[in-house]
Amino acid sequence: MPRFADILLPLALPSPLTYILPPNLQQVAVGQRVVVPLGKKRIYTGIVVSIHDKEPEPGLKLKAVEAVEDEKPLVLPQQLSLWKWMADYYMCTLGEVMKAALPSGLKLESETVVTLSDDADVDLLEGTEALVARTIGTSECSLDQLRSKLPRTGVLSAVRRLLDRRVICVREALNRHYKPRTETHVRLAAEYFGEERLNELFSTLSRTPKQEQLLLRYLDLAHASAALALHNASLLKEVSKKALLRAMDSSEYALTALCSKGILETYAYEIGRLATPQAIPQLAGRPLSTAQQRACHEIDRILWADGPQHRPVCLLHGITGSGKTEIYIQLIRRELAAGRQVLYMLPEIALTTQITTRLGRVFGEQMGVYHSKFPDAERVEVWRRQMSEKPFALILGVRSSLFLPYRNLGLIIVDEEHEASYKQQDPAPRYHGRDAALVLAQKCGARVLLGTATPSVAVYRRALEGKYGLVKLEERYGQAQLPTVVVEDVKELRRKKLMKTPFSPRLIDEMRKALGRREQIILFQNRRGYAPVLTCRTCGWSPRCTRCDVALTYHQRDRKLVCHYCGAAYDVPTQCPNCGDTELRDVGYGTEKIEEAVKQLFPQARTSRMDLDTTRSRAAYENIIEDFQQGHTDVLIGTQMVTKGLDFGRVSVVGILNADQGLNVPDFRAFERTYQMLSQVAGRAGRSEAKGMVVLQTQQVELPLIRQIVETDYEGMYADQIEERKIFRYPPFCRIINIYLRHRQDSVNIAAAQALAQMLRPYFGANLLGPERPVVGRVHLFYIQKFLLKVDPSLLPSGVRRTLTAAREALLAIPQFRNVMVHFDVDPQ
DNA sequence: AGCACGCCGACT
DNA sequence: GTCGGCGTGCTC
Repeated sequence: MPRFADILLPLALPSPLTYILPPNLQQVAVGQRVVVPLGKKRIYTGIVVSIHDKEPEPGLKLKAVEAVEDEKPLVLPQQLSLWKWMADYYMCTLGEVMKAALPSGLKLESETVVTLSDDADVDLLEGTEALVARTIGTSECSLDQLRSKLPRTGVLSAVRRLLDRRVICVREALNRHYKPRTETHVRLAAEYFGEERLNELFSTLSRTPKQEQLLLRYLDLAHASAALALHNASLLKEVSKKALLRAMDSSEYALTALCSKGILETYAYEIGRLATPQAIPQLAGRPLSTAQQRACHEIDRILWADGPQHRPVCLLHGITGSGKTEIYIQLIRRELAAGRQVLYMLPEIALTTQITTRLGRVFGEQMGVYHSKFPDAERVEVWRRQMSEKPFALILGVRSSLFLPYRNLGLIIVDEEHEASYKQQDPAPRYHGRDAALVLAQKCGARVLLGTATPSVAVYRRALEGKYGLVKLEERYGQAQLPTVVVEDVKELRRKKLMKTPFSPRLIDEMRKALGRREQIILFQNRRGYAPVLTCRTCGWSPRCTRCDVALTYHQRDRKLVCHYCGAAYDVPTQCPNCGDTELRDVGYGTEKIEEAVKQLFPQARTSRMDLDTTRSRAAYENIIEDFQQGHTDVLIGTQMVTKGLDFGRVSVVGILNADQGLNVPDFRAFERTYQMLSQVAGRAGRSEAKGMVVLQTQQVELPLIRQIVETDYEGMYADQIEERKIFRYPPFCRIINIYLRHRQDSVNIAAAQALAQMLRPYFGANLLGPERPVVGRVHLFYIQKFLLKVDPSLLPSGVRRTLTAAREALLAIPQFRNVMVHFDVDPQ
């Protein structure tokens, strides 16, 4: 009876491909990795997603599975289930999810490798052919390597000619680039194992004291006496060459001599790449405050106890500096003690050495760290370790760590739940780390703790509705107090000509005092978005869309104000409708300019800048943080980056230079974002005994949001926002799906967008906004058109997705539109 | 995503 | 004449 296997490949194919399962491979299980051919010559490793007897469509020539790659499955059933949910919900292919889920070291593809024939005479060759042959040399070489080593044309044709003349051979081979890391170890040659043999040996070594000493030292390190006593060579401990030589404090010569005599031998011993932190119990944390204990207890009751309060998901709403991490540590401890695994998720930017060191001290070797910036080989090792008998009980990781295999997941902590960076932008799958974590937890029967000082409106609503448990922590830990926030009216100061720098006199004064006390300062300049936004110089008014209640973006090219949500275009007003001033201009202070201004005012201050430009590499980012923490920097100037949960003890002044800037972006979440960002940055001040000071500069003192930030009035902000979103029908009162079309020709793209609009309009009516050209209208030579779809909660999500995919298919079936690329972004951030 | 197949410019 | 450019379509 023929059996088939559906194999998932890490490609954007519409579905897994069916292969014949040859008789000798009938034992394979779902989740296992197999080697399959694809197309004319390629070879891939794919994942078995089902095994069945269904005859394929007639006329389809099936290929056979070539081999099984690992002994045991690499992927667990609940992982496949999560992948399927993700592909379905975020409207992408399963292959795209697989691509994101597996570290590349586990996704093997073939590459063409060339070798010289045995009888090849390289000396007879000339020109490029000779060059190619010499580059290949004695071992094999992949075609890609060859091309990169010889950056000149004609390499491929030379290869072809050499192949015709049988000078070289080619074959397809899987690129097993992952190599386990090894260390040179030393052991006693087998024939000398035994007390008598050793005694004989030592008698011959009496005249070479160095060698004698070295051998003694080796036997000591290997615990040889115990092994000898039991006549069991396998009891010998591993001894690394490095450790042996270090113990001897001598040169390698004696070792080389012993090895050449065949007494000792060296061999490659496989070691892991993963750093194992040492648990330091005495440094493992501060005692919990009463408030923290109470919060812990409440979370415990909500997540684990039976009863009316029980919820599988809980929101921990704790103000900045309230010590959420200590609560997490407490909960993790309990989960680990109960024998369950914990995933602690953080936004990429917040996963710093600061937090890994802190948790490493507590959990030591039970903890694994998973970061997309780590080398791929390390990620492969973490994955393998999680599938082994002794997996990490705690994973500290970024968004992608939810793809790791968990056999026994009990709790997921999503820290800084409100962070928009939890949403993957490009490429597919465009998934939200927090939302996917909620689904993963459901599949594993695990609990979820969402933690933040500034919950996202969507999550807070679910908590208020009783769908999630809600625990509050409203006081700072220890002696620390919330900082005093002083609002500076930039509008007024400008009028009085007191704003000669980007800093108000009060801020300059506070900075001077802080520098005098050798305290630190953070200056926050938010520079979101590229397109300049128009603002009235006098009153701070910005033009907004009448239908969408979002700020309009000024388009220099066509001199129009455009709403990026509905596509409406407005003429630029010649004067401010609010105060009549004729000067409308964009506000233009970047972090660099700010740093310059600081240096002019305080030439002696040591400044440092933290933004995308200065933190390209992970090391640069860590260095800036480290320098600031060590007190090598007095003033840190940065963008959003400085808001991400960093814990600096000596910061006494925080300056928010332009609180309004974030409000003028074309986004219905602008107020929510600004509240979150400013509260977080304000929270960096006064984290130890000394009370901190925040100077908040704004042009809109009268804005309720400003008062809400000053008073830490999250509820007030939430109430305002939820009211507005209800009126304008934005999430959480609907779901949003963005639709993007891309094509090389603008006219074709626009026509395709019109056609798609015609297909979808009957279903969605006015809830389909667009098409319009987005801010960045052309990327990589492709023109872009965009729709925004407001999905009414009464609609069945699966039905909506089916309608959308059907419309895409219908569009691509029209000959002139078959090359238009259409993708969906579900729940865009 | 590759990689083949297929149709047009710039070299011997 | 051919070598090679990249547009388009398929991969069980």
